[in-house]
Amino acid sequence: MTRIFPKAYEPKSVDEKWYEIWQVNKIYSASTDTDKETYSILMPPPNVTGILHFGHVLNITLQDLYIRYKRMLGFEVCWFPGYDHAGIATHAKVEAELREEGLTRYDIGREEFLKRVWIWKEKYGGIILKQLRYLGISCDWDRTLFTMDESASNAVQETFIRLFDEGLIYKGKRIINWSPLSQTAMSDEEVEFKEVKEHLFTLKYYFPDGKDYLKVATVRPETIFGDVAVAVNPKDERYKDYIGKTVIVPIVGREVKIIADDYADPTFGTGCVKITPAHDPNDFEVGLRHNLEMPNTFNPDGTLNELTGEFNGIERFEARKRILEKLKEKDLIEKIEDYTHNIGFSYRGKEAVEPYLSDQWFVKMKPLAEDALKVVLEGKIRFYPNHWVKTYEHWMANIRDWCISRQLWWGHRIPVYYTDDDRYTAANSKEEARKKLGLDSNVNLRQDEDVLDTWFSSWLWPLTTMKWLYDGKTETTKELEKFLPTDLLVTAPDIIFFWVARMIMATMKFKKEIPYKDVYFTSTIRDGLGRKLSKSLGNSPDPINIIEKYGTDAVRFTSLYLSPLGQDVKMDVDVEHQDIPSMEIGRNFANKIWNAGRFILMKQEMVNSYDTVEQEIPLNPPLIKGENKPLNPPLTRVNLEDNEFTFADRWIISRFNSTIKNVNDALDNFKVNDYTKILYDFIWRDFCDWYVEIIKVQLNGNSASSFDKLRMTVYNQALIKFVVDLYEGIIKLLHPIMPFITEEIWHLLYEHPDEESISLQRIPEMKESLIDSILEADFEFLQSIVEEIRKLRAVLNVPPQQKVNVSISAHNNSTFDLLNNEKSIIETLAKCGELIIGMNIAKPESSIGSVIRETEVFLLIDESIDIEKEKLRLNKEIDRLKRNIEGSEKKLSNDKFVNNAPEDVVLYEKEKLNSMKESLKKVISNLESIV
RNA sequence: GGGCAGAUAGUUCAGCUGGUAUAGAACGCCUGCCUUACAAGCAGGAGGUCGGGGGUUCGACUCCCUCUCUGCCCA
Repeated sequence: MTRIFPKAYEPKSVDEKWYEIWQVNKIYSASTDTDKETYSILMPPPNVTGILHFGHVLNITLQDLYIRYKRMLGFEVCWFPGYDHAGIATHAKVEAELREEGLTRYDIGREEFLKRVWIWKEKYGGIILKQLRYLGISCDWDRTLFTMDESASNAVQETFIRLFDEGLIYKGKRIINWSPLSQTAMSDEEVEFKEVKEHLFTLKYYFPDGKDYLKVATVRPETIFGDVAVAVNPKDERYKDYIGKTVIVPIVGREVKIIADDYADPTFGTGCVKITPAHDPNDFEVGLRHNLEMPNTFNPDGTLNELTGEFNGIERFEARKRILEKLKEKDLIEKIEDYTHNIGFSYRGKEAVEPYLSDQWFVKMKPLAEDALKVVLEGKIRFYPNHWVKTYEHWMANIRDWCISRQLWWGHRIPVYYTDDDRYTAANSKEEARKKLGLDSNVNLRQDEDVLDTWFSSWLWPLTTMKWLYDGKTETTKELEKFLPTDLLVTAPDIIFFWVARMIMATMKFKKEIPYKDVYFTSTIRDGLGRKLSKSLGNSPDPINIIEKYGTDAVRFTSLYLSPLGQDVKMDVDVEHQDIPSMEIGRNFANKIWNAGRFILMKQEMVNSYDTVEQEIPLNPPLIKGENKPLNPPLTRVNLEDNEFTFADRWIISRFNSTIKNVNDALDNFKVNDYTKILYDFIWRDFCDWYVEIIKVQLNGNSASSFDKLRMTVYNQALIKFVVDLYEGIIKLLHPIMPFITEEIWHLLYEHPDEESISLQRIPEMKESLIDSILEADFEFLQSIVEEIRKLRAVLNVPPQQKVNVSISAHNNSTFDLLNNEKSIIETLAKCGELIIGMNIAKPESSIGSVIRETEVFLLIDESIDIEKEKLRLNKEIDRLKRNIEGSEKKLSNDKFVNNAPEDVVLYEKEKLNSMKESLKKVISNLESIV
């Protein structure tokens, strides 16, 4: 063979070769100067510290699938890549580096620290963007955006100022989620609740007279220094008389009031709850209602502060232990119970979050949420699966303000400037701030120390990727005109609030436009035990290793093949060997496709190397136009004539068009997993198992007697051309999900130059007129005849190679014609010796038979039949038919059925009954003949 | 506590605007084959009272109610 076509598909070199070529030729660059209809996707920006995991594989593959599919449909396609600066995570990385040198960020100062972050970013950041290339993705890399890029930063700053001026951003004292480890605030969405086993302590709060005490239950005795009241429910009869009196906080010795508030739950604990406004969000609300003091008794690092006396400087959990000891010592504990409840942990998966009272910046969300909710409820933005709409609605309807300040250095610094007496405004510069505040140019201002939440830059992603406000001013760009709204967002459901909802708000607010039309929420990938794949669990192999092992296409294909819409994906993982065995599905499939191509090309070369031109052109000139050159290789000159298409050819054409139709439907409805299954089944079962096998018959010219050699050759060449073209159509359909193998094969088929790509070709168009369901049903009947013969062979233990004589008795003319015309197919695929097809053939001596919808198949055998076994087989079939006949008769004798059911259902039932009765007669007579 | 999703073969899932001779597939399992595209393959086979109960209907895996269990989200 002139072309390299190893027996087994070897993905590695193919993957590397083509990604390089695609990149060099920049074939995936999008143009804004185009008249074509556009299609665009925003890549959810991975975190700059991130590395590739299986969530990305699924997510990115999905996006690439749609991008490639739409590109092949003729759209001008743009896929915007990028990554975000991940405030807390990056901070943690650089601070860890500093710690190794024995330094903290405060030792080196803000400026120096930021330099270190950028150095770190250049060195290690964005590894994931390189890893994504392994997946073969066709985004426009030239448009990669980093959230800390100047253009994005300008937009972030301007956005803040606009919202501030509008009064939508404000500063306030609130209980926020505080991360003692990174010493910064976190938004509500960054907190994950987990169930924790702790204890519920009932403490004794003595009345001032020292005689009796109130029993107050708490999980957090370390916060008693912040106690400013004890609350009881106003309806709680037990405590009615105590309201307004005072008790002494244990150890602390402070006298606090007993107040009445609905927050106190009479059924929980003793019904008395201590109120610590600075350390609990609910208590904070109570404090506001009752105008209580709010002493903060913690330091930002999670240790207790000077208000706690001897516990000053002790870490919160250690302090709890010591305080309990002291309480025990003084006999101030009534009882200790086991208690399981949910407490918040930092999203980044580490420490328990501390509710903490502090000054933070907030965005008022209610005004933004209205429009954002409306566009989803009205279906302008559609969610897949749809049930996420409810979750979204619930969140939007109960939305709370967004805490956007972070006590970090890495990020977009809050553009707010303060005077010495704490007047402030948001501005692009000190001068602008002075102007806004009406100050002289010599007045000293200082900028807010804090930075913005990373999501405050990602919520602008639909705009900043398209260069909105890149200079702080420009409202409209070509990108925005062409590509906003984008068409699809593919993301994980766990960031529906963090990101999806906020992007909708921002885009509606600033552009009066939706950011995207469809949102696809991906499945969560879990291991065989149903656990999420995660680094901390150690149950997640590195996708790169899996790709190296099985090939990119196999990993892409399998990931989607196993991912039903809206459900989690379970995969057995073997971390030790860095393996996911189910990837074999994709690898084997790739190999199957490869070998089908290998076979077709082998046949093509064989057929085209026949010497046809030396011969005289016969009288009835065949289908060659008078070229005088050998046909070797690659293409034949001739197409099949209309009358040369066989039954099988027309069947595969019909199946092919049905497949295109199904593929389009599946993708239009985001049933991605159907898309992979449709192609898998069509290629493996219809194309390889049946059609390619039949091709062998057709090329072989079993019926060659009617052709002379030349005509046969010409026919073969035309047929193989038809098959090659069909196969090309198939790999085009497959290209969006398996880009590499299809590119490789496409070049092998037609020897296109490297810079041409299958990904820039048109995907085959469906022709409804070529779909013939009657023909498909007839073909299925033919298949069932072949399968029946194979079954009978198996019953008789006939060795696979051995040919067997077969008689088929068709039950009517059309069936006879069908089977008789396709005799050679039956002969070959069922390995028949002599095959007789007739009507009303009596069961031959020494044969066994089966009835398929009234048509009888007999296998002729030399040896004697195992009578008992055969009786068993036939009786089983008789039972089955009788059972069905009985059911059918019962149905038809029911007047209600006959009167109520649709006519065609009744008619079908009647025909079925008759046919089953005929079949039964035949099987019974077969049985009688052997008894 | 509230909401959402789900329960179909050993496993993972299709099928569910109610009707089509035996509820499909893949993987796994069993049997036989290295049949020159493919053993990463081919042919054949076993395996399911569709979570329990009730209801609607001529007819329910499919619709309704209820219970049990599982997962996720929110408080």
